Amino acid sequence: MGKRKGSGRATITDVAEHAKVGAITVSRMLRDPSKVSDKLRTRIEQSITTLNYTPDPKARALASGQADIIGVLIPSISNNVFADTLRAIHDGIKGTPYQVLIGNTRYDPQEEDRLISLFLGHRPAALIVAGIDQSEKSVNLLYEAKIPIVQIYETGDKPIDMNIGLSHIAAGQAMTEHLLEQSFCKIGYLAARMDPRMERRLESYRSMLKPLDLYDPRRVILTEKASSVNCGRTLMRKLLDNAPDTDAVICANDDIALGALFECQSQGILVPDQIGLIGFNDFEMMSAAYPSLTSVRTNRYKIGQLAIEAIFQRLKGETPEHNQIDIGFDLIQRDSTTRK
Amino acid sequence: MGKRKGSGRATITDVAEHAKVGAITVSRMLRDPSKVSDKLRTRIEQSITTLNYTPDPKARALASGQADIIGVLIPSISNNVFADTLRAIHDGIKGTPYQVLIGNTRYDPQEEDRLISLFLGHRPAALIVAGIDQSEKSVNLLYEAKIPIVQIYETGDKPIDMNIGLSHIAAGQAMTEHLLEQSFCKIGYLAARMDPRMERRLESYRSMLKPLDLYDPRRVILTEKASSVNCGRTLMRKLLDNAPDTDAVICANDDIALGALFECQSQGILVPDQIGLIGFNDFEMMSAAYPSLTSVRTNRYKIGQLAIEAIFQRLKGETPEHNQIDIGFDLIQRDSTTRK
DNA sequence: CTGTTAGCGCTTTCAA
DNA sequence: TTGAAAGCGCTAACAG
Repeated sequence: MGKRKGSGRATITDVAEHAKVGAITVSRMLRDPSKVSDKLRTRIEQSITTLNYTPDPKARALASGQADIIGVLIPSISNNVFADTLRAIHDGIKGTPYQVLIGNTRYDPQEEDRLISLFLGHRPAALIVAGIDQSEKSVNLLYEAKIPIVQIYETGDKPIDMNIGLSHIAAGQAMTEHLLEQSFCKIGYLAARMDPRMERRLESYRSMLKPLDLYDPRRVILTEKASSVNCGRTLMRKLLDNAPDTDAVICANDDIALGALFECQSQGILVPDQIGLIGFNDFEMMSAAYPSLTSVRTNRYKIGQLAIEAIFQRLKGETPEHNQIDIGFDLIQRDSTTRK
Repeated sequence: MGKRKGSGRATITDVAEHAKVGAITVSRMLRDPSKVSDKLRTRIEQSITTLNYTPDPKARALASGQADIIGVLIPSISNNVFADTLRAIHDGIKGTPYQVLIGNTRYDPQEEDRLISLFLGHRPAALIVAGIDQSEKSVNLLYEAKIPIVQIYETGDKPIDMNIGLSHIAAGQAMTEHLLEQSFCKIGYLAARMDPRMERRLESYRSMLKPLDLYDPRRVILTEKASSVNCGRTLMRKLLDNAPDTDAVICANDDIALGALFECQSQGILVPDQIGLIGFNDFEMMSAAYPSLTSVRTNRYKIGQLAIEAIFQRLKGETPEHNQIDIGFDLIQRDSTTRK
């Protein structure tokens, strides 16, 4: 017979014995104090503090079949876009028994597959995944898991379960349209390592300019490198070399836009008089820059917030009104695209 | 009698029955395939794939008493300082069975206490906490947990267990010294919501300037608001109102330094000719800015990396050579403090 | 409102 | 090398 050592810490049974009640009564009190009489409740509370008892979440999860873990799969941890959403998710679960388990797919579809099956092994209460481009294999696994799944950042045709984001195709159009409206017409595009959402914005730009005969491949500068402000400077320099007559630039994100601005400053090029600049995401710094930088505001915090809300609704057994939410975006016009 | 439904997914027993072996044999194979004969191994492997079995980590953790969770407590998720460390930690555990559980203390000592006891309830394999200012209650809990604990970002006198970081007192001195060496003498200080490390850098600045009779409280502008680039602009504006003769500014971090630069640009103040600027952390954008911004490079990724390495050593039963590592810092001089 | 019993899925111990 | 039994800490189910 297998005598085991145990963790050394107080267990629910220890508390029960100390308080001279059944273990289940302690369990009940922990989850819903109103289900236990006042007398026992105070006795149990005392035993808990004297024994310094803390419940073991994994034992609870195993017994109840309900894990208190919400998995989140994102392509990057240090990118502010995802960090803002993570913050919202953490804010949303504050005060609940849930814990967030973060997986970093590093923009790698294979790693995404691996993490999805790894995470499902934890039997999480729900899963949040970035984007809508999961592999067929993963999509099947997610279906079968029969837990709330939220795909975020981008809206798509067929959500696995729920979907909260925005149309990056529409965003790409809005950016291009804005520049055209401001009478820019030699419009370039700078982008670093692409994720599917960036690709779709770029595609929008192309398909808007081509019919107008304004598309010029010389003005599109791409790199495989990770996005950064320095990268923005380099890309801008290349663009100015390639096509010095460019009069406006769409940047795949705000870091690149900031770098582009610095490059213009260092070359004595006036923004917006000589070159208009627009970024994407509207990080806080965009409004502080001088000149202030136009960008497309994407409410990344709200995406996380709505995702958690939807999950909690489903966890409570309710069905959210919509299984897909397009939170839209706002093009915030600032000095960098406003010609006097 | 209590018939339970179960999770619906394949269990180790299902696999065992399917392969006509004992459950423990499956368990052994999963953890160390060499302990099982080739014949049974292939049979079990087949059963696993046909049943689509994935082990349940919490059942394993419960039975073995060893959790595969590493807890990380940081004050903010969206701040790049912490995000870089998180990335290192995630990189470090890649390929291991460990999972990272992140707790967001929101710069709140009470929340830190709450999360420490909550996390210890999970019986994590190890815990990483930011800073060295945990409450006495928490310090005791961490001691008693008898797991590897790493305090990061700052070096202190008495590590609870292990400690990896740098001296922010020394960093504050280095920043002040640098400006003095560059013949700045009317040196201001801008800081947003303070954490203990910022406070210590500020204290260093004060205690260096006072004996030289260069300290002027008019030049110290603080705010309770969260740090941001816009905040940097506001603080800089106030400083210029308060003490227009200021000739250099230490910024509590890089965001504020960037904001200060933009404010100078908007007021037509030349950096570094009229005002020198130095930041802290050396985010990537500092080198891209125009003029490039001097900053103190703190290797936040390395902190996370070393923390995870130390933890794995301890988990393997080894004792790391040092229980405290000062990774130091580098003051990177750039144009913003280099007078021609 | 409270307790008894069985069992969640896995691993340890002991035995073959 | 393999397996049977026991139990990790908790809770669902069924009683009282």
